[in-house]
Amino acid sequence: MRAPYGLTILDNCLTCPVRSEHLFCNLSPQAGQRLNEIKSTAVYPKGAMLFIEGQQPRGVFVLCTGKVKLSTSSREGKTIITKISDSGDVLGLNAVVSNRPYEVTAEMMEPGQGNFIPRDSLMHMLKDHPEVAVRIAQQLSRNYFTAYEEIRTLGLTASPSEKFAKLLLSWSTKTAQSDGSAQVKLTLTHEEVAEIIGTTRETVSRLFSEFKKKQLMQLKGATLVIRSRMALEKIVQS
Amino acid sequence: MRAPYGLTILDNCLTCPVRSEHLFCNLSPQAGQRLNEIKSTAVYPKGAMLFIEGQQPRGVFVLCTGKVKLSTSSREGKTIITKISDSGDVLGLNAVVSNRPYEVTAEMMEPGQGNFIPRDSLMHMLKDHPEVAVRIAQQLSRNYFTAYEEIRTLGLTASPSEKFAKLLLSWSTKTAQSDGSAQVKLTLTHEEVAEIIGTTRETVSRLFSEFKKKQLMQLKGATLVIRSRMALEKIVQS
DNA sequence: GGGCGTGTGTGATCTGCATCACTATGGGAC
DNA sequence: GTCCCATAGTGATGCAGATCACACACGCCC
Repeated sequence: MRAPYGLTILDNCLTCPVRSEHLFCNLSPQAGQRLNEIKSTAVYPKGAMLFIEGQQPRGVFVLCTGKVKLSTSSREGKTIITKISDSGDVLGLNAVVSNRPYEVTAEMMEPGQGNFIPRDSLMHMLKDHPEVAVRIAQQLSRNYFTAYEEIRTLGLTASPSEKFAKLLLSWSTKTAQSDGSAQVKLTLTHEEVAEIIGTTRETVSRLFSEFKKKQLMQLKGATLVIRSRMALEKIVQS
Repeated sequence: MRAPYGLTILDNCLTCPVRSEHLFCNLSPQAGQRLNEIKSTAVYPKGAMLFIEGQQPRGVFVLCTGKVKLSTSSREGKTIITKISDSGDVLGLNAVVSNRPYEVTAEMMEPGQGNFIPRDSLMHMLKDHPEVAVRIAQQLSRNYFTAYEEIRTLGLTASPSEKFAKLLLSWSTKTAQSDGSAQVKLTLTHEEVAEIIGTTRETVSRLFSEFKKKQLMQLKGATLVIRSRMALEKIVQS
């Protein structure tokens, strides 16, 4: 099999290494088999748009490898990034289930592989396999919680520095050490960070300086080193 | 049957006048019957809390009559109102399906009746009746869209006046006349409006004056009269 | 009637952040 | 190497809206 962009291709969902607690994992053998039949796999370059806000839903994308930026924009061109998805995430599920236009734009931030499941096939499968319907309901309610977190952050968190601290904390949960330190590979530009926390590029730049001066973090090349998550938590306190 | 708070009691979901396109309506006869068996009805006074943010989910509430304020607060006491629900709405569904704590507080704004469905009963029913699982998934994805609207408003809409105009538009959709005018009964305090659009009481007060001066609306007692929805839409433009 | 509590109107001030306008840096193409 | 473009740092300015501080209006209870 061709492997464009230097990627290794995963061609069978039943043996996929990303399999774990995700939406379509650990289904009954029949459902798993059915899923494997209706999905088609593809590799996308950096910058590829899986779908665009406002389009009619064609189907869902299960991300196997790579990172995807989910964003929404106003008519005047202001953009907010609502989520950075990575492997295992299911994209476009809400639009597909409710048959409303995609509510966000999904753009590959690096080359990666995705499985596409057409809307019709999914909805049919859903009728034949009640277990999948329950799974999807659970996935949707998880999505809803994430959205609510976002609402709380946008509506209740006052200052950019609080939101920035919150972001650093969320980045560092996976790599956190027992002493509260953490290291994260920084792959976003200041502009993108600004679109996540809802501020301007300049303010993010100043936040980086400020947090470095306050010893909350330091930068070693592209690696963000966080001294103490506790200190960040004190800034957040919401 | 006793009718506290001067309310008429609805005691049978199968003959309920609110029945329409809502979540638990137009189910198969068996599912409808089952639903009617597991639900219990209750009447709540103004100010009653159906559930509180952070509590473990006990079950869902189907609102028959009355209005419910859904809100979330930060530790420092800042509150935002995320939705005002009325009859037919299903409350607490997300928490129940994902078995996570309620993400909002639900408070009766006026006396009203609600049906309660315990979590266990609902989850069992969901396994026996796949149609209900699909319905719930669709309801959840609708909720998700509403949440996303909120995110867009909070994240992309800059000024309080835009958000206020947006709010007036949403209030007046149901009563809108063909000439673009509308009348709405105003039941919220300035403080509550402030908690919806994420600003302060004083700013809301000034917005009322400003919009009245600009002939965008006027106040006749507790009735809000909107001259032209078009004019409001020009303010929003996002 | 007086007193109290909740809601409202509106001025005066203060400040955090957007905005504008630069310069600086750094990596890739050639 | 040089050029260029995307990204990043930082000062100066302005302003919208939060905050503070009142005064007033209304309903309700005794």
